[in-house]
Amino acid sequence: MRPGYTEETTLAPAAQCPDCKRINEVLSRVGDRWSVLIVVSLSQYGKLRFNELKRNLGISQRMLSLTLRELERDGLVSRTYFPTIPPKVEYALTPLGESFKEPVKQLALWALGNLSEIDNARRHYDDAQQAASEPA
Amino acid sequence: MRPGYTEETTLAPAAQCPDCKRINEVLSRVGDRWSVLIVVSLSQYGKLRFNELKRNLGISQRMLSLTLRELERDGLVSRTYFPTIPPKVEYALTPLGESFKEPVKQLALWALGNLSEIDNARRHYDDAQQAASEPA
DNA sequence: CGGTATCCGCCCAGATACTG
DNA sequence: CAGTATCTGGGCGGATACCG
Repeated sequence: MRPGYTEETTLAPAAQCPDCKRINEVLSRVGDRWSVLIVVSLSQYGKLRFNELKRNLGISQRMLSLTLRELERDGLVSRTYFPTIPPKVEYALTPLGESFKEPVKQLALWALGNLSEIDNARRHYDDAQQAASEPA
Repeated sequence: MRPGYTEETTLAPAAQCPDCKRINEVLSRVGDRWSVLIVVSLSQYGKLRFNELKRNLGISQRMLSLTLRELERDGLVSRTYFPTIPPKVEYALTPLGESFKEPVKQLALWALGNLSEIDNARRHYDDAQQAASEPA
């Protein structure tokens, strides 16, 4: 569970079905913007150095550092440090990270295959809203 | 970085690979905490009323309203209003929403199947950190 | 019941500066 | 190169109050 998660205030924990809770748990962890992009990048390139990731993703140093640490902590990404001068660090997917590629790929394929339909639905919705607010 | 690329302080859009950008786009939209839980709930129960969703998910009225509107706008969820007294509104998945169930299910299965491994990795990582900071 | 409007705290994430 | 530390504000999301 990431820091931002609201650990119940006055509301019920998260969901009646325990599965929903756990699904949400893992999605909160690995489903955020940068985690997915990092996994996708690493799955494409195999190994990447810190600044290679930074350049590829257009991510700030801070978020890259934080997200990589979290991914390493969760066992999805491995970190290999070479004490050369200058230093060199390589990030790669662990077997667990590799196993995550497939579900992500499914999601990505769905996304790519349905984005246009989503865009259409959105235009349609916006037009309807527009028409409703401009009855003149 | 391409030669002509201006070293602007604001970051590059999101990613060098256009696919990453779109993947991120759709994940930003439907990958958030509440959207996924709503889709999962609707896929389990078929149709749900506003307050049924609210109770099931432990979501605030505001976020439920906002998220449902966004899902409806994106064509994933249908909204049916019954002008009875008291009013009644039913939410359900559209065909597009139904098609989203499968990728989500894959992700959920991966999550459920690997959560314990993630927890193990995390404990291992935390222990190592603890040992490193307590050399006494 | 099914929302909308408003206020507000708190976290996320970018910018910047500094270190090994 | 590969980070860490600190500041800051913008936005997400909960609480509350109020309408149809």
